[in-house]
Amino acid sequence: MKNMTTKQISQYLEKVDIHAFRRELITWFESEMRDLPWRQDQDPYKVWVSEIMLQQTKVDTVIPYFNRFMEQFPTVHDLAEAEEQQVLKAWEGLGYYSRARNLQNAVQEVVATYGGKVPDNEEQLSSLKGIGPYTKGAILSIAYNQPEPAVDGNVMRVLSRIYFIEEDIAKPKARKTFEAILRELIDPDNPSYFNQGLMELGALVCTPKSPSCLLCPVQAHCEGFKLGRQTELPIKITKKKKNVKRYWALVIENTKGDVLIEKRPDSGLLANLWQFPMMDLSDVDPEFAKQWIQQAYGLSVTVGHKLTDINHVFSHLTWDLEVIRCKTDDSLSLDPDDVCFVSKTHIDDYPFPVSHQKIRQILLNEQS
DNA sequence: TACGCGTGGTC
DNA sequence: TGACCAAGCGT
Repeated sequence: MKNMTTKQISQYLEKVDIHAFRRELITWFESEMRDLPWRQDQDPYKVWVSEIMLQQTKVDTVIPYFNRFMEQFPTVHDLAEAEEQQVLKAWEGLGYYSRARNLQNAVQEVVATYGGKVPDNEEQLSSLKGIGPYTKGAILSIAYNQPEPAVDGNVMRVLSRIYFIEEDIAKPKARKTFEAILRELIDPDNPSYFNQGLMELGALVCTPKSPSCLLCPVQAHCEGFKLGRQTELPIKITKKKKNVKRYWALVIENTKGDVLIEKRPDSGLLANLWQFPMMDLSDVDPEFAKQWIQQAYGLSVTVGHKLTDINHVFSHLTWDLEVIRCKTDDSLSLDPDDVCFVSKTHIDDYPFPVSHQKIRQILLNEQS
């Protein structure tokens, strides 16, 4: 209920030799840092794109996406001018797709308002879609070498162990505590390597389970290790079990062998991605599927057999899909920007969520 | 503040 | 195998 006081911050800070900590962390980072594509230079655009992709996403997953993205959109101008569908296609499979749409929106803002130069100050960066406190600090410190904190999950884990901080890091206000500490602890001579070093340490050594304390360059400064209680930290209270939603996913094939796909709504889950029609089984009894399809798409169909079951787990819910094959002799009279029949040779041009990629793959396998 | 928002790897 | 986890942000 009350904020961390200056005095409490001071009590944490007294626990470590700040100058030794900085030196040992940065020396370790210089010798151990991974050779990653976004570390080739300090291009603020590359730093920005990499930080967005890395949100809640592992380095190994990001690398191929980052490389393809930079080939396709080498500068802010290329990304600003691209079709949104093209950007989503480049993001396909990476998840959290609003990151891609917000990134493009922000890049367009940078081109329109700042002449294509990525801002180097808090106010302007913060106003851009998709740039929150962490990403702002990461860009300022890594691209512009400014002494700004960049508090992510790694940093909270590492510092909670170093200082034995028992705050619940799941709570938004915990970030403030770590930022306050970092404003004192960050190395003003090399904020870039300091911040990256802290994150790299969290990724390689000070890992969530079984951290490699014996290899840790700052073990001597770690309260958690001294107490033998490093694995108790950080404290992170989660809960909330997932809902399960059941659907029929419809593979509706016309006489040409093309299949019906539709664009999802422009907000919410998987916004603006494409999918096979989804019939919500909590709304529609399978017995009335034919009528529902007629109503929704204006198509008269024969309902065929089940192709497969797909169980897809999201961060916050689960989909149970029954994939049902249908046939129709009708053609479509709806807006082709939202729903269309597509040939199996062109279906791959559309961005699909992973759950529906599985259906797409089944159809493509049938082809060959 | 709490929750919605993806995916793949790990144990 | 299901729960947990990973370089967060928008609302």
